Amino acid sequence: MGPVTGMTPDKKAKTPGAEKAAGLRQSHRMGSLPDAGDAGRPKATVVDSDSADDELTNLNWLHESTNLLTNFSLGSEGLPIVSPLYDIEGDSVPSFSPSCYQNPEKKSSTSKPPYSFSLLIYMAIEHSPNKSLPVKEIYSWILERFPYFATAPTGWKNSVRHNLSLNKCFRKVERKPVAR
DNA sequence: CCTCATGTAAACACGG
DNA sequence: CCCGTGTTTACATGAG
Repeated sequence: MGPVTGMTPDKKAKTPGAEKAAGLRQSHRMGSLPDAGDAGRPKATVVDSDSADDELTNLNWLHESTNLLTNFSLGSEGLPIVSPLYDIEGDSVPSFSPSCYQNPEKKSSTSKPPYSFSLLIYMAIEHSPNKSLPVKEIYSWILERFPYFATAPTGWKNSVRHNLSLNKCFRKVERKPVAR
């Protein structure tokens, strides 16, 4: 459906070892955005980089995204970072370590990724060539690297869409990112 | 105790 | 009429 572009998701340093983004703030209550209106009526999401930069606060970590994505297979996609490592955990069993003191990356089979939906979506979008992709692609991208979603929860897609709409970091664009 | 971020479930509007 | 998408509420939690 609509390609989406991400700008700056949220995320604040949370669990040690994971999450490394900051920014995104909602200020107080959202009222009405100026909204350019422009074209974009059908269904497409996009982020237009500049413009709309209401909250520069978020843009901070964006620049460091390089590190973030480094952990992923950015250069060549299709590379499952899902290392076939061991993964103990029945399902929701924190087991050792109160949190995840281990490597957040790697290890993901049946357990929930240490990333929030916002990050997941952001990563998917960032990994795309044009920084924008349709919702379906986002689903696939996530599914590819996190088999966890292949089963288990029902409604994770709903959450993805919810985040897409909730965060102002993601913009809907008309099919075709124009020139980026 | 309150606020904020996140996760989910669900109600809807809409277009195909 | 059903489905996918997008928006929006409401509620539950956990961290701070």
